[in-house]
Amino acid sequence: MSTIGRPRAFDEEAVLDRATEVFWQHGYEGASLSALTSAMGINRPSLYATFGSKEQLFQRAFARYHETQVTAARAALDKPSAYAAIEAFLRASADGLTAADHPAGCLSIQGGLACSPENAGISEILAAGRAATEAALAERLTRAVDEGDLSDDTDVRALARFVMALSEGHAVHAAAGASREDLQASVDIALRAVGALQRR
Amino acid sequence: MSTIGRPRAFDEEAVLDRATEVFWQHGYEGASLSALTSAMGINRPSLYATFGSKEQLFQRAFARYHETQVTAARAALDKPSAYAAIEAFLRASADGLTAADHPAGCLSIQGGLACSPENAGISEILAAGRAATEAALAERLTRAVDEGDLSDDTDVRALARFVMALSEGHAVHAAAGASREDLQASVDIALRAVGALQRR
DNA sequence: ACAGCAGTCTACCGCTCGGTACAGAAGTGA
DNA sequence: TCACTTCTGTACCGAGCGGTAGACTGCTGT
Repeated sequence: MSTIGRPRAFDEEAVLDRATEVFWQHGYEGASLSALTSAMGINRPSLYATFGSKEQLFQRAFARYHETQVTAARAALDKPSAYAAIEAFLRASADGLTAADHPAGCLSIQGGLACSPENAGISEILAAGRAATEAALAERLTRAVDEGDLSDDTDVRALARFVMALSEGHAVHAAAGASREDLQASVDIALRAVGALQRR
Repeated sequence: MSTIGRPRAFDEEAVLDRATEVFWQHGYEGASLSALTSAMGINRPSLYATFGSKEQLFQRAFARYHETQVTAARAALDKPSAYAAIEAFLRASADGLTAADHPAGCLSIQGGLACSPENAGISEILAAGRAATEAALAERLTRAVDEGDLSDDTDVRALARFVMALSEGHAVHAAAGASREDLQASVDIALRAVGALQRR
């Protein structure tokens, strides 16, 4: 298929990554179109022709972010035991939240926990993403119960929620400037709880 | 002192509470002046004459919120043992985050984790408030170490951060609709970690 | 009674927001 | 070469933002 007409002067995924960073730092509502286009190095009509609207751009950015995040999380969940899976999840999360190659914290949290009423959909998209991660975690823990790795009376939903909540709290801390070591020390403590469960 | 001139037609603290709820639900930037004045039952000039600006109104709202929150937290920290203090803190936090008489979640989180660059000060104010709570927690735990209630090698800063992070994660969950019972079940798990520390 | 003060109300300010019309530029196919 | 298609750039749109001017209202002190 030949491309007829004037070719694009930018790479779609590259500018999407730049947009993601702006959303990540300032949230959906805090990221103005001027800030976005400036960071992306394109102008408004190009943005609208390529992505449709600010909201659709955000959805693309979040989908991409979540996909890579879930990939990393999936790797953690493949560990052989529930304890190892949770540890890997929390350690990778703490690392990712404080990595130097992107903004601190987590787009799922920074993006728009609270929004003006007309952007309530953004909060819901983010919440759905977090819920999906939590569900994947719960599924892994259910398997651990089935395999006898966790005792039968383990409250799997609560454990998954605990791990997610801690990870989200770490995201809040990371956005406020906490270091990797700060978060990992907190993970150390959390793992005592998980260890206590496993020894049953 | 006599009040000369026309008297106010509203109670300052009452309308401040209404404003707090709007900020709590929609965040600083998501709360428009129209939404605020409508909820407060006053009009713009009255708001500006009384509170100065949107930002000052937010600061008043947050100060009031934080004061009452800290009062509740202080009560938890007065418990005789570190374990009891942490448990009371997390239980009260979970209750408060899901109480029916105000919006779900926590103003310190909902208010504006991410902001547009010109409102970066809001994020900082909120972060400072959370840091103050964490510091109070750390201070209480330091005392517990001094009293032999926690072992000497306890990482007090990490433990305080762990508790705060979990509480903040619960705030995220509460804002997304988690119930009191959901959060308390997560607290149950967290307390195993604290118990493991205390048994040393 | 009435002057003077402080609060209220309507209507507006400049500005930025997300989004777009339209002209020109950069390619393709004949 | 030139019609055709598609992207780029400027300049703009209506709407809503935070904030305010100025007329009006209700109360107090003399």
